[in-house]
Amino acid sequence: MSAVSCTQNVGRPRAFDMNTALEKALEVFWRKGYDGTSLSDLTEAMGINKPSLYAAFGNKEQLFLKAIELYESRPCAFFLPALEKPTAYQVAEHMLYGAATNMTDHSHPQGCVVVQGALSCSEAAATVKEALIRRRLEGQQKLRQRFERAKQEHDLPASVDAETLARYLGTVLQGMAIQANSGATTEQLQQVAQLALQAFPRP
Amino acid sequence: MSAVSCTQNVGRPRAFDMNTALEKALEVFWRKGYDGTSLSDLTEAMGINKPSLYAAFGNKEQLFLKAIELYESRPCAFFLPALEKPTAYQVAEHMLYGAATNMTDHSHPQGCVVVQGALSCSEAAATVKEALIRRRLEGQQKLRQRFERAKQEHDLPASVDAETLARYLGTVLQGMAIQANSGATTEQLQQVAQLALQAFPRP
DNA sequence: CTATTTTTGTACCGAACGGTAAGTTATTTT
DNA sequence: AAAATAACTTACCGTTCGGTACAAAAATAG
Repeated sequence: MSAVSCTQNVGRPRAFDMNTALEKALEVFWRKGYDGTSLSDLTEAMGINKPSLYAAFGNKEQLFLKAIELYESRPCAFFLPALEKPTAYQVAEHMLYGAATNMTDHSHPQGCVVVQGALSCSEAAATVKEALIRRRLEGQQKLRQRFERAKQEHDLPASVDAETLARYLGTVLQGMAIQANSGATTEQLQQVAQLALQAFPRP
Repeated sequence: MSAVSCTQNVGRPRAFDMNTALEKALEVFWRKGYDGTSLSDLTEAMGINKPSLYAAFGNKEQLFLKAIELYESRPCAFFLPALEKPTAYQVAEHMLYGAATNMTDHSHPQGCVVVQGALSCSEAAATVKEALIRRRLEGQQKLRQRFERAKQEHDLPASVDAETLARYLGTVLQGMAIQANSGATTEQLQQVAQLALQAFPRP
C-alpha cells in the first residue's frame, strides 16, 4: 500500500520514444501550422496510432504546446545564449545572426514555429495562438530587461528606451522568420541583420 | 444570334452585392487564415448560401485569391502611394508609418493578410501560400527598383545595395504585421518605425 | 502460474469539411 | 402570355476531422 509509485514500470512498455515522437510532431506543426496539421499528419510522422498519441500527449492542443516547449528548450536555440553576451550590442548581434543561421537551416522547416504556428487561425486554435503570443512577448520582455541592465551598466545611453529597442529587435526577428519561410537564404538574412544593426545605439 | 452577350442582365438578378460579399470574405480570411476559415464561416459572414458562393466566386481557393486582389487594390493601401514619394528616405518613412497606422486599424483585423493568410499551412493551401509569397516578393522588388532609381538620382549613395535595403524594409514591415497581430498599438509600431529608419542610409 | 497493469492495433463515433444536384423563384426576351 | 435564363433554397454527396471503445498483447507483481 505504498502511496506513491516510483517510476511506474508496470504494464506493457511503450514501443516508441516519446521525445523522438515529439520531435516529429514539432516538425509537422512547424511546417503546416496548428490548423493545417491533421491528426493523420501527426500519427504518420510520429509512427504511432491515434490512441497512443492521446494516451501519451493528451490531445492535439496539448501535443502542440508540448512541442513548443521542446522547441524552446533545444540546444540549437539561439535566443537565451545570446542574452548572456557581455554587451547589449553583442546581444543584438548574436541574436540577429543566430536567427539568420537557424531560421534558414534546412535540417528543419524554415522560419520559427512560435511566429508561424498559429498566427491567423480558427477559433479552435485560439488557446494555442494566445500561448504563442505570450511566448513572443516573454522573449521581448527578456530583451527589454537585458537592455535596461545595459543602461545601468552604462553600456547603453540613458536616453535609450529599452522597451522600444526590444520591440524593434523582436520585429526584425519576426520579420526574418517570414523571410525565411518565403525562401530567403542565410546570406540574405545576414545582410538584413547587418543593416538592422545600423539602427542600434552605440554606447 | 449576336455572339457576345454584353452585360448579361437576363435571368434572376443576384440578390447580394459581390463586392460587399468579397469584403466580408476578406475580413474572415484575414482574421482566421486560409486553413482556419471554413465555408460556413464564409457563407455566414457573406450572408449567402454555398451554391451562391460557388456560382459567384468559383471555390474557396479562388475566393481567397480574389479577396487578396481586393485587399491590395484598396484605397487605404499604403504601399503603392509610398513608392511615389520624392526621396528614398521618404518612401521608407511613409511605408513604415503607413504600416504602423494601417496594421493596427481596428476597423479590420490586425496585421496584413498577405503575410498571415497562409504562412504555415496544409497541402490544400499550397497554391495560395505560393501566391502570397509571390506577392510579398513583388512588393520587395518594387522597393528595390525604387531604390535603384534613387541611386541613379544620387538620392542614395552608390555604395548602397538596393536589394538588401529593400529586403530589410520588407523584413521590418512583415515583422510589424506580426506585432500588430499580437496586439501592438499604433504608437508602439510608430516607435519601431522611427528606430528602423535609423538604419536607413542618408544621401 | 495467475492477476494486474498499461500499451497496442482495429474499428468506429458524431460532427464538420469542401463541394454539388435539383427544383423553385425572379427576371428578361420574344 | 410563354419561353428562356440565371440565381435562389434545400437537401444531400463522399471524405476527413478530432477523438474514443474495446479487446488482444506485453510487461510486472505476487
